Amino acid sequence: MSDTDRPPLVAPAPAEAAAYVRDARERRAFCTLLGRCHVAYDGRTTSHAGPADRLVALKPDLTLLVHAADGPKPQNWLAADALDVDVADGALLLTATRESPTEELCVTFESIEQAAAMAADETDATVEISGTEADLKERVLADPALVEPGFRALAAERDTPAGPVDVFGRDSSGRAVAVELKATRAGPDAASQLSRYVDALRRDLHADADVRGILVAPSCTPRTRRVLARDGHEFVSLEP
Amino acid sequence: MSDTDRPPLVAPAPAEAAAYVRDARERRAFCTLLGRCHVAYDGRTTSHAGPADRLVALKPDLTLLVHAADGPKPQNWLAADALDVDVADGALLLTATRESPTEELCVTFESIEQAAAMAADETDATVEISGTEADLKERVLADPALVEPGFRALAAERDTPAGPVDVFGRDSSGRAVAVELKATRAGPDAASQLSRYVDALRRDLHADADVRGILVAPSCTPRTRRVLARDGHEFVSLEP
DNA sequence: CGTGCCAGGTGCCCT
DNA sequence: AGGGCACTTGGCACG
Repeated sequence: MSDTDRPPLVAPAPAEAAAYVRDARERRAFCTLLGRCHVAYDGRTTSHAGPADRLVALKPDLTLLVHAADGPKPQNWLAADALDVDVADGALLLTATRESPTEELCVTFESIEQAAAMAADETDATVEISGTEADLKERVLADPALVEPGFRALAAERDTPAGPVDVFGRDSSGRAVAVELKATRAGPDAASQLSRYVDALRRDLHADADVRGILVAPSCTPRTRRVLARDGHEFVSLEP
Repeated sequence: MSDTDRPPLVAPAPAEAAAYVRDARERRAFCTLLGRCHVAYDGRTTSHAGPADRLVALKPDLTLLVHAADGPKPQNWLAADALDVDVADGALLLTATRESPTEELCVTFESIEQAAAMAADETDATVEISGTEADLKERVLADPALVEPGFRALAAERDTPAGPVDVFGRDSSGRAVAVELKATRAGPDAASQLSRYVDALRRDLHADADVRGILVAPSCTPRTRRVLARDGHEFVSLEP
């Protein structure tokens, strides 16, 4: 534990917990509160959640998260720009607010089981992600033959009236090819998108331009196959 | 603190932390770990994040969350169906896995500052949300005149070849009206959606059917206004 | 700031 | 499971 850290609390009184949270906020520390609380949010919508055991987390950047026992998403959250910590009616009250848009998240603790905190170091915590659509694009541009033998990639994000085509190129016989990329299993929307691009390119290039459409993704759903077939387009299986 | 709760830990040895996490998991407790860790995810994509101070939360339903100091979203997460807790090379190792799709999230702690836990009660923690699109729809159906005087709502989610229209009705002079609802500030996509519905209804009803389109939302962006005007549709400001 | 689009989107409901 | 769509979507890039 670093010099400035504070030991965790067990079943603190509201005032003690309030001081703990204020201290954590000043030190730009992570702070977690485990206890029974109810929650009110007012902003883009309005919500209320009755008393239950929850995990409330305060991040150094004033993000406040309220987690119930189930599910990966918080029940409520707020990227706040101000936090009030008060004791009212013998309860700890966290009021996080934000302007533009105006939002308020208020957590009222009936009881707190445990509180913990840790000052965050300045280490870069960046996540490196691979296997995204951007990676798939790189892969296709680096080795266009992965799409099909003889394919030449001429442009990425080529603009059309219908929006940018992921990859534009020509096949071994010189026909224009629009490639739509998806990093995960593709749905019908990807096939529709491809059709829009192909149509736009046909108009864009020449009235009678022959443009092929290829959907490149690890896999696609059955209905997507049908849409592709209907529009005369193709599917190529490729992992990012 | 309930009988079964365990006191929080301060700078525990890996083995002690491992026992704490395993115990929390068995009791279906919330568990939070504050410390320095690195993270690896493999599943829909692949990601890696180097050592940094993070907040790791384990929920009773085996959801594992990894939060860095910034932002409301976790850096990594997994709604797991199995969790391995091990000590390897003097480090606590959390390995959460899931099948279908196959995913794995692995958190390795170099050091742990604090650990806390709380068994979750069975209280219903449901959030009541209002101000959603569903609420706006209720409001319009209950009082159609809010859209405009004399408007009659005839159907919600009326099917068209272009998808379901939020509200379908007729105005005071008997003309068909398609209403598209948005609970928040509407963007151009909402106007496009409305146009698709109106076009579909014109074909659906009669070749020469006169169909009006109205976008109902608290507000809309400038470009959205332009799209509406171009297509001859209208905007009505209404809060959910 | 508005617009467009990806995301490990998630969640809900329906077929 | 697939399909469609809302969501306090969040996030980034770009005009």
